[in-house]
Amino acid sequence: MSRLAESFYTRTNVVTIAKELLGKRLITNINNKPTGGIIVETEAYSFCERGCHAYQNKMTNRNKVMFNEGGVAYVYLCYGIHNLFNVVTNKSGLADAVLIIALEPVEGLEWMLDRMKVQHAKRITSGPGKLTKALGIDRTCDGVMLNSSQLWIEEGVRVSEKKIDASTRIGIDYAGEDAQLPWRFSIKDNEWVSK
DNA sequence: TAGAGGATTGAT
DNA sequence: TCAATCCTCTAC
Repeated sequence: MSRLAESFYTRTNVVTIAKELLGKRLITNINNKPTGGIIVETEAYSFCERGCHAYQNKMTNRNKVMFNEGGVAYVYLCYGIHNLFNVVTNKSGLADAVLIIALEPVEGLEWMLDRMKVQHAKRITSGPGKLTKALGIDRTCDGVMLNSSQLWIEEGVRVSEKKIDASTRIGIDYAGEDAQLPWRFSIKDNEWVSK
């Protein structure tokens, strides 16, 4: 399976990239535990709207990797508990990113079950905080290239435009009218999509 | 340097 | 509906 080229990430339209990431495979090999799955749900964030950490090009210690050239991971801690995994896109200095919200587990199911301390694979990767835990992603992955040996994205299944659901993003009420943008994308009728 | 709050989750 | 939990950012 071939990994995505850097040119996939450096395009300027983050919404297009968020949709095209559906069906791709996110794989990690952390602590010699290869795990991964098919991306079934994403959200787009752009520096030109208020839902984004880098709104108005505001660079902080936390979000500085978003200003890198597309193709690196942006991982940060949310609510003091959850690591959230983003794919940085666009050119250097243009801070766009795609938040990965849900996966369909494919690789290394036993490792994911072990990390989640559960017996069954039911909904173990259906949420941004859960999938990072299942894949072993934490803030040490912040800024890691998406073609590195511990973390990468490769070609998966093809998802036609007709099978993509678009909806508004959640949890960003503070973003005002930008919270109404239909920038949350998921594969229609996929059981692994978050609720 | 103190204080408020957050791109979530799971239990009640 | 709410607590867990701690890093990040802002204001002083």
